[in-house]
Formats: sequence, C-alpha cells, structure tokens
Amino acid sequence: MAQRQRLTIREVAAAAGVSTQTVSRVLNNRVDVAPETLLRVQEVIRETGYAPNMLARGLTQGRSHVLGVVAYGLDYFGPSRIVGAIERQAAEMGYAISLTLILEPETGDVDHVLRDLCARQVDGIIWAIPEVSSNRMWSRAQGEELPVPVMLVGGMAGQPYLPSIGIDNTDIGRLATEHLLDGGARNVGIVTGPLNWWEAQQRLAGWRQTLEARGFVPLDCLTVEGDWTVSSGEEGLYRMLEQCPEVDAVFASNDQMALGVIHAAHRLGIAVPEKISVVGVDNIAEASHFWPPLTTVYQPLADAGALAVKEIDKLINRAGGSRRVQAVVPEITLLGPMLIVRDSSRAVVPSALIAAP
Amino acid sequence: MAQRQRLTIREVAAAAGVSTQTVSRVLNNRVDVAPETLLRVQEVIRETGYAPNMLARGLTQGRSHVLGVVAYGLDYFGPSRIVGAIERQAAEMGYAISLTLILEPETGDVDHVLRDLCARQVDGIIWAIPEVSSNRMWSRAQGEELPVPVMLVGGMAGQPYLPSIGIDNTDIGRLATEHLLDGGARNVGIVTGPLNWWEAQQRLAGWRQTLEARGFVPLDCLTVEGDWTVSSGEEGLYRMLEQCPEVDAVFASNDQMALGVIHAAHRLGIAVPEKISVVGVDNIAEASHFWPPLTTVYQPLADAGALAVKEIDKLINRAGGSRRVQAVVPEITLLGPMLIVRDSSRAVVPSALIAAP
DNA sequence: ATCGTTCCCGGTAACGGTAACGGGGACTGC
DNA sequence: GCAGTCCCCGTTACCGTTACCGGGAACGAT
Repeated sequence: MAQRQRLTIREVAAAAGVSTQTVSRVLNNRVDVAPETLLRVQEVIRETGYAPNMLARGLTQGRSHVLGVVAYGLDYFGPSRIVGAIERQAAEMGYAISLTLILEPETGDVDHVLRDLCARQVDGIIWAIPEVSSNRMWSRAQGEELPVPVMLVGGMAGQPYLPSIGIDNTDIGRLATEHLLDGGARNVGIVTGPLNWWEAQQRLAGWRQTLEARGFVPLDCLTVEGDWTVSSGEEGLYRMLEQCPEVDAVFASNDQMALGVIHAAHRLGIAVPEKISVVGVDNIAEASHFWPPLTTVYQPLADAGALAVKEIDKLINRAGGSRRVQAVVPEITLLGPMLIVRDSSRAVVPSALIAAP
Repeated sequence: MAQRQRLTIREVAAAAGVSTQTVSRVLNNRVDVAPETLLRVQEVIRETGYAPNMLARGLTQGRSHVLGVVAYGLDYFGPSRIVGAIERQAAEMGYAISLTLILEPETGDVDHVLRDLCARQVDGIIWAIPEVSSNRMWSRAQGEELPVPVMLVGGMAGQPYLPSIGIDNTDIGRLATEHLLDGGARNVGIVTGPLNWWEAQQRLAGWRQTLEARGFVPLDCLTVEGDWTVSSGEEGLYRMLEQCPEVDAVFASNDQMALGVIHAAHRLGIAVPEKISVVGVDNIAEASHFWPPLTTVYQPLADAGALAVKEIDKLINRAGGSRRVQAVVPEITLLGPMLIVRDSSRAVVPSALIAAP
C-alpha cells in the first residue's frame, strides 16, 4: 500500500478540499471535526494510503515515539530474550525500537552510544547491558543530566542512580543450592560466571549464604570461576574434582556451563545425578533434552523486559510537562526466579535424614 | 555529556558568533570554512556537547540514516545471528537499526509493518523473515511500489521480486548427506523442518538429490517432518525407527532436532555414532559439547547479514537522485555452507569400500 | 581603475507536520 | 435585533536542520 511517491499532508488536504490543519485533526483524533468532513478526509487517507511523516511529527511534538534499546549482543540467551520482550511490549504501546548492540560490556563507549541516541531524539533509553566491573558508573555522573528517561535492566550493585529492573540473583543461588542440599548433597560445588559480572557474584553469594545457613562451610576448593561457556563448565568440573574429590553436587551458574559439567562427568564415567547432581540457570530450550534432562532455575526475563517498557513509558509521560525526567529516588524492582526440577539432580530426601556435618 | 536542556544549532551559532549555516557546514565537514572559524565552532561544539537533531536533519535531507529490520523473533539461532550481524555492520556504516519482530511468519501483518517503517522514513528495509508458505507474495505486488529499497535475507522460492541474500540450503543437505554416505551409511534418514518452510524444503531436496546421485533411493519411510524443536527430533527418531528399523544415519535439519535424535538414541540404548550417525545444521554453541559432540553444517549467517547491509546501502545511494529505487533485475546472492565434523558421525571410509546397493 | 575569480559566510526558503489563535456562521437567549 | 455562545475550520508561526542562492572581501589580471 505504500507508494513510490511519498505524499504529504498538503496533498491529502487538497484532495479532500480542506486545510492541512483539518487533516491533522483527523489524524490525531481531535474532536472538533464535522462528521461529514471526517468521513471525507478518512476516505482520502484510505484510498491514497497516506501515512504521516513521523520525523516531521516528532520535530513539532518533541516526541519521536522511539525507544533506544542498548544490549550486549544477541548471541546469548539472556539478552535476546530481554530484547525480544522489549520489542513486543513496545510495539504494543506504539513505540519503535532503535537497537544498539555493544560488543564489550566493560569497555563499550557508553558516552558515544548515549549521545547518539539522544541525537536521534529517542523518548527513552532502556539499558540492558549486564553490570560488569564498574561499567555503570556513568549512570552516577550522568543520570541526572540526561535529557531522556533511562531504565536499567538486570543488575545493580551498590546504590543505583537510575531506576532499574532485575532478577533476584541471590535467590537463584539460594534456590539451586537448597535444592541440591535437599537432595542429600553434602559437598555442593559451584561453577560461577566471570566474577566481575554482578550476576555471577550474586549467584555465588546466594550459594554461600545458603550453605552457611544450613551449617555447611562454603570452601574455596568448591568454587571455580567459569566464563559462561560450555567448555568452561567442563574445565570447571575437572578442576573442582582435583581440588575437592568428594564433591557430590554442582551448581552451574548457567545452563551452558551445566552442560559442560555433565559432559565432563560423562567423560570421566561419573554418573549424573547418582554421583554428582547438577543444576543450571536459564532453562534454555535444550535443557530438557540434555542427558540427563537438566534441573535449572528459570529467570522471568521476558517479564523484566516488558516491565521496563511499561515503566519507562510512565517516566516519559510524567516528564511530559517539566524537564525533570528522573524520579528523585530511583526505584528498583526485583523479580523472583523459579526452580525447574528435572533429572540431573537427585530427588529430595526427607529432611529428617539430612544433618549438618 | 548529553545535557538536560537540548540545545540547537542557533545557540551554538550565537555562542561562536557565526550564522547557523556556518555551524552546519562545520558539522557536515564542508570545505569552505576558514580554518580559524572552523576551530572556533568546533571548540563551542565540543564544550557544549552539542549534537545535531537527527529528526530535523532527516527532514531536510530526505534521509533518516535508519534501517528498518524485520525479523522473526530472536529466540532462535538464525534470526538472532542475522540481526546481530546487521546491527554491527549498520553501526559501522552510520545507520541506526529500527527493529520490528514478527511473531508469526505466515500470518504476520506485512502491510502494517511496511507502512509503519515507511512512515518512519527509514532509508531501507531488510526483511529477514524466513520464507514460509507464500508469505513473500507481497513482494510481488508491492516490490516495485515501495518508496524505499528492500533486501530479503534467507530464502527465495521461485522468482524473486526483490534483491535477496541467502544460504544455499540445498548444499547444506548435500554436504550432510554426502558426509554420512562417505561414513558408510546405507540408509540415511532425514528429520526435516516444517515443510512449508522454504529452507526445510531445500535441505530435503539436497538430501534427496544426493541420495539419487549416489544410486540410493530416498524412501518416504526415511523422511520425518519435524518442527525445529528438540522434542520433534526425539519423536522423529522414534517414528523413523518404526517405519524403517535399518536406518543407520540421520540428517537432522537443525542442531536442536539433532540433539533430540541423540537423546532418543540414548533412551533406546542405540550407540551414536556406531549404530546411528547424526548430523545437524547451525553449529550452535552447545553443539561441540553434546554427547557425543555433534557433526554439523555451519551457515555463514553473519556474513549474510553484513552483506545485506552493504547491498542495501548501495541501493540507497544509487536511488539518491531518481525515485526508481529497485534494480530492474533483482540480484540474488547465495552463500555456501560448511561442514564441521565431530564425533556424532562415523569417520569417512575409503571410497573403495563403498558401493551402491 | 575595472573586472573577473575565489574564498567565506549569511539570509531565506524549504522539509512535513502540529500548536495556537482567530474568525465566520449557526444557534441560542433576552 | 443584538450580544453571546459553540462548532468548525483556516491562517500563521513555529520545530531544527540543510539546500540554495547571493553577496562581500581579497586578490590578481588587464
């Protein structure tokens, strides 16, 4: 229906025999248009297939109806789910998505990205880059200075300077570790993500806290740092067995590394879950068909993405009149994870049989 | 560095003591600016952190420097790789990406999406929706009518009406099947994708042609239709064994289904690759750590995405003066796949030992 | 002294919309 | 009959930028 020669509101007005302003009123559902005129204009719009130029509209209204989304690649599970959810929710609310991908979460040129999005006059920015090292310090320096609302998704060490939405990663560690202990494990190891990632730290903290709460000691030899990849999970188990041969359960901080752990166990002839239980995080599509099917912790990433859009829409509309775009106290929302039990972990044994060492 | 109060070229001009036009010339690297003036203006721009409003610029230039990208979700391997590659290449060439996701490739509201992107004045559209059933017929009706260049990515049954870039899917089927035959298999089954997908059809055709070329018969009982999911791969092997117990190799049309096939074999106690060889497609990150590590066919999706951007940029610049945006004869580019051999398939045996039945 | 040329730079008019205002006509109420 | 609505609709002035054109200054050539 779109046509070669882009037509303007003037041509539509001429065809309908009214002024451009009247056409504009029809386009924006204003009330004061005579029913007859309304119909005639609508008819012309329909048959010409006219669609107003959003650039021009954005220029006068000061709103582009575009959301800037910044993410860390799409190759991984988390980011792609979040971005997908953001797009869906945004489309529903009438926003288009301007997607910017960052290759290195730590060294990415934050300033350049922000400046670019602002130059494009986005109505708001959703920052879905995981928190690695101190790659969010910019939010402190610039949070209050930015001309548009910003929402952070996923991660928030220390005091946040911008409103944010995330998953409770400590709880992920707790759910996994408690499940493994409930299954009778006494030496629960952990393969963490890269420890400069906030998420990885939190999952580790959850593991540690849970062990201590149950009277176990979170030994260093039970901790191995991975890098989210399958092979780091495999390497992880080899190293952990060297350091601490009596390990009988592993909490891998994502499903890929869990797969690596299972793979390593296979190679060594260690039965999963009989000798070693394994729990992952994410619930990737393949998890239920690993061998054995993987017990894992699900994160409501889609909910987080959708919520981010709803919240930023509120901020945008609130900012409407005044230029003060950010709330005085940035709100934080944490969503809870969920355990999905399959066959890679031993069944829960009656609590009476469990005793701390 | 972006500041609360958005400033305009007028304010910069005033601060530098020149006209807005001169500032504009500096911004666009025009030559006829006195070195001294140039420096003064640049200095003001630097210290104010001014960035020109892309909406306004787009309005006068008739170019938004935005590429519309339409894809089928991001949850799957193919789309997310392609979109990622498009973004990277686009960023390098100075384009922003406006991402639209379609939930159903068959029934998606094409018209609405195209109209919306055109209303946003994108400079070009990259259509990365897989070809399913006849979901590309719109390109015939509208191809020549669209006000912007369009590039299709992935798939092209019959005569294309728009320039397109894709992977040679027949060759994928050929590579996999030849490899399995070379490994000594005599009854090579196939678990296809949904057969209304053009890619699935082509991979099936590659399998069929290769078998016939080698003097085998592509029996119906060796063909099972899957739906790309792991569980359809598992189901697939069960059904195939029922229909044709002597199957000794399976070409699964993606890695997920290959995993399902391996999973089913495990459950049945069938050794992979000793009794059944398995080959997948995609080379997902987990493939090398399946048990056994998966032989698979790699598709250069990132190359396809990057190429699409380069090509559409050419079209955009060509269209520059005239309004005739599309080439008279739409070009097609096919990229070749690559076989990656791992342990899920039997090693190649000397060709002398192979004989057609 | 006059006339090009070349180099810089500014004024003006777009680009395609919308906001704000104002005005004409029909209808009311006295 | 006249002022005071209310309802529609058009006019005008922007939004922030660049294209286009034109003009002044400096300079060399005649």
